[in-house]
Amino acid sequence: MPSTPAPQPSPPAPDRPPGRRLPGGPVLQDSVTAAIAAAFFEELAAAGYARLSLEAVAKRAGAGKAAIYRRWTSKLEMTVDLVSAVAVDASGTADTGTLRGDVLAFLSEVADALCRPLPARIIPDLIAEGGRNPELAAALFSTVRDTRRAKAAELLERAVDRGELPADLDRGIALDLLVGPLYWRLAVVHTPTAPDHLDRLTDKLIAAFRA
Amino acid sequence: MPSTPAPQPSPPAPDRPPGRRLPGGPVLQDSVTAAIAAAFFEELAAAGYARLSLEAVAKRAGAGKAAIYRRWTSKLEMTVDLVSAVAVDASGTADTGTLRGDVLAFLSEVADALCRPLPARIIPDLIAEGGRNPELAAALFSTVRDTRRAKAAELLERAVDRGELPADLDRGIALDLLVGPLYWRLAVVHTPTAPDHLDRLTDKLIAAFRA
DNA sequence: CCCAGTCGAGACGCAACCGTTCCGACTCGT
DNA sequence: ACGAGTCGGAACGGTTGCGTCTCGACTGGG
Repeated sequence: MPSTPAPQPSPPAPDRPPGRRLPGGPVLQDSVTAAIAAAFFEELAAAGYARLSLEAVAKRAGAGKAAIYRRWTSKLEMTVDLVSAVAVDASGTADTGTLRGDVLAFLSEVADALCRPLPARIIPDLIAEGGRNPELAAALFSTVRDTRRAKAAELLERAVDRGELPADLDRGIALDLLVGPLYWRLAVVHTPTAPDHLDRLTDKLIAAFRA
Repeated sequence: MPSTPAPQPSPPAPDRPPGRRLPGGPVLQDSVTAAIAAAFFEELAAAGYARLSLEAVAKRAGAGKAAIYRRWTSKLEMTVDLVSAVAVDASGTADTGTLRGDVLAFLSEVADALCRPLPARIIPDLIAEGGRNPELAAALFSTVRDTRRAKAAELLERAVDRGELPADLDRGIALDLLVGPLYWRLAVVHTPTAPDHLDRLTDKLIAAFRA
């Protein structure tokens, strides 16, 4: 009596790499898990965490809901697991040898992320969600924020060691200056941005650091 | 047959100021509308726009859903109306006569807003929601963002006129520098903040403006 | 070669909201 | 004094998502 008279022969995950799967651990080996992860991020960008429906994730992934519940116990655990996985491997703060080069590289990395459509929607959404979901905030802070903030702090410390910045540099304010203005422009007010914007911003930031 | 055997005598809006009510226009005169508006912001802070339920707003306001639908046609219209109303009257950029005084006053105003619990949750949420709701974004941009950005631009222009900043100041970057670092710290990474933070930040910002 | 485990798919009961509509109580302007 | 309009409250049918459970199909390791 179901409405689908001809349930097609169930296209069987064509090639399955030998990836193991862990309940709760970061997993993205087999094709089903990869499809679920991709669908998760697309749905997260489209609907936001608050409205994210695992039903929609499963449908978009071409998977059953059971395939999701077999891997994660809740939306929160799934989010922390998947977001942390992609956030940690996307941390490549190059050491260019000069403060200006490091700052420019750092800003380019941030700008690149915030210009891609999925992160541009997901990041502000998770930040907002963290304000009302302490468990999510704590998990993402320790896996994402602290990691990236430490990377940026290293950048500053290298400049201090080189003598490019004063030893009594206010690290806290400098970190805010590094990310804040660019995040504000790209993710909050969405102002159009000139090609040499990062260059000009870099000059201003270095002047602020040295003040 | 209703479950409430004694529908209490319906406490009748004790004093009703002669406020008019407009469908779609900014309204907050009579006590029912004020109660709905207050409940709306509390629910918005607690649940976020995406999960905001008008049923919950009505219940929290001690009102019927019909009282809401009689005033606004949709959640979006209600949000734009109420948020714009409180956002425009909260724009008091004082003219202190010096760049440093103006910047400090501006930062204090931002910090004050972002430290109160309701705006601290609502603002990031609406920003994230704007990323996936173009209609909401367009409305809030024109009523809130542009207004406040113009106020900040006046602050900078006064400093240029006074000769405190160069005439070729990059206004766009300066506006990002004004708000970005403080927003980043207070609303995104939630770093603890020293009492003299705004003073120190002001010095850095002015140095950046002049670079 | 077979059996345990996963696969996609979907039905299940349950809960929350939606937007509308009706109700009886009350208030205000005239 | 009366009618128009709003009040809080609750019901309506409809939709969506939850988390669980059951199918038959498929597959890989022993």
